[in-house]
Amino acid sequence: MRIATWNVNSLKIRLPHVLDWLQRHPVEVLAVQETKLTDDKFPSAALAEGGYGAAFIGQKTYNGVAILTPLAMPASDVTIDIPGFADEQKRVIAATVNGVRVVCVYVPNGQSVESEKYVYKLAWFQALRDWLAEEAKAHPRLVVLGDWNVAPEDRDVHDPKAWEGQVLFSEPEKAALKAIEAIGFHDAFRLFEQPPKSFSWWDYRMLGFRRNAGLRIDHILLSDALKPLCTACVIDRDERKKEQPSDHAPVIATLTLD
DNA sequence: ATGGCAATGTTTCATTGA
Repeated sequence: MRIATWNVNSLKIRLPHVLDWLQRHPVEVLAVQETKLTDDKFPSAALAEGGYGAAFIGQKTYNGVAILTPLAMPASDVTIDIPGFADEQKRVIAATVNGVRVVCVYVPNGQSVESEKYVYKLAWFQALRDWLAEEAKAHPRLVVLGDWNVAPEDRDVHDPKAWEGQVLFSEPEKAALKAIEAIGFHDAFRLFEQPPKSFSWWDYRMLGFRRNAGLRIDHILLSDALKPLCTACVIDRDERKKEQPSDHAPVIATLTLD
């Protein structure tokens, strides 16, 4: 079973990329962030023509998440949002696929460490942690994946000195991600040897991709039970080379289920 | 220290992202 995450930065603009990518990477789960679409505009028919069904929740302009699965492997028990956490912003969708509980997250960006949005980000993280602690008990086979908007370690940042204390790399954000891992989750990417300077996002500006001036902020977290079943995890940086790309690249984990 | 790039919405620029 292959499980992927991709912040597409507008599913309207990126729909051709997504359809093309799914043809070349026929994963069983694609968790999508930043669809930026209200539900009435979600391209269900086009995805179905490409062989994929979707569970989704969106809003105008910002946020919006979806879980895509092959039509033959439909998502069940779909839930949205973090239970008990009042939030207008559509950032979480969960579903069961092939016996695996999948939680797709679009963690708030935070804007800057001085911002109100940073306060919201940390509160959001706390609510996510509390909820996932319960979910992990209910669903041993649990994967939480998406755009986490946090680079966990120095090696996940092209210039850790320059990014020190900045949003996406501040200590409270790293601690918030660690607190979730402490429930019993494992960064699939770091289960394997990886090329140095592996990133999943590059700024559109300043030739970010060409200079490989990026961050690794898109993560696939596997529960204790799924960790030993994971055989690979890669970032598809080729996708970022294409015409009119998302600023994020897909991340793909392979699991060997019984 | 600053700006640069992309997407969206109602535009002819403001906001947000990361």
